[in-house]
Amino acid sequence: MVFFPLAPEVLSKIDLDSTLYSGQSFRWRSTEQGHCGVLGDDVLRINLIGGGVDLQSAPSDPEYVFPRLASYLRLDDDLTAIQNEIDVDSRIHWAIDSYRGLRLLRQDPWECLVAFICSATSNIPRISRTMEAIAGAYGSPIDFGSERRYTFPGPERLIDVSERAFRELGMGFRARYLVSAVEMVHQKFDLMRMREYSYEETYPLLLQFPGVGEKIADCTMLFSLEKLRAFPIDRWVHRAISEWYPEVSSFSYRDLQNWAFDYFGSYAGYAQMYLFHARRTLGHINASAFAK
DNA sequence: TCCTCTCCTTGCTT
DNA sequence: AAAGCAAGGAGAG
Repeated sequence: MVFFPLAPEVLSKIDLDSTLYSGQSFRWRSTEQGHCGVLGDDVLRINLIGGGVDLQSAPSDPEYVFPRLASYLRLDDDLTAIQNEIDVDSRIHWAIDSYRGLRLLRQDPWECLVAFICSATSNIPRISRTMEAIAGAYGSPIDFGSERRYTFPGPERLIDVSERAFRELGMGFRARYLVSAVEMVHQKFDLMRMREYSYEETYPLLLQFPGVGEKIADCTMLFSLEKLRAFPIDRWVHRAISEWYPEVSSFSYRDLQNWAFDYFGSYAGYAQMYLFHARRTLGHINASAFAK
């Protein structure tokens, strides 16, 4: 265990409970010893304490892992500035103010794409279970104290896996989508390179994947490909919009995307996170309650 | 081009 | 306990 100090203004903007378990990432587990997850080839256990973070990791040392964790948590984002930029009305203000430490994550694009292919008409506990099943079946084991976790398998490890085998892991109708995604990424799609592409360039590439429509493309871009203007609209965000922004509630998906970019700006994706989390955890609040 | 409807799996919740 | 619901997408009409 190694302690890494963090500046108070950074620390006050990190809420691991809302960040790690809010439906952007699916392989963190909350234990009595801390938050346990897998980053690349390493298992991590992290605890936020006064003044910084305690980090355990294996097989790599915490000194090597910490910069990766910092990148994963997007500590390079100036969250205060971003929150100020998207804080354009009393409704989003209330959502932001409820979760000042809720952050976007910078995830691995492949794992993120697979997770959101799994997410179609599913729910967070089940997505977690499926992702863990894929890792358990095809990843590499890493022993960490008394527990064993698994790396998430890259496409090269899944290239010979059948649709039937994926179905047996509980993927349902999404199994054939994963078979296609494995082939496409293995053969020609360089997901990591899409980090350098623009939002407009990346969108049509992701839409070529069977089982990936606008929403899942937006999730992949926002959570792993550095497209912070991406504004995924799922049932919860749609609910939040229809209740809190009735003036645009009848817009199509594409029109809502454009509206969100115009309205919230280039960090619209952060606004989406706050709206999603607020609507999901705090429930319906009538727009009149925002009168300030 | 764009909307609407149905189907696709499964497990957790009420 | 049967029905509803869950970070949707594809295809038909």
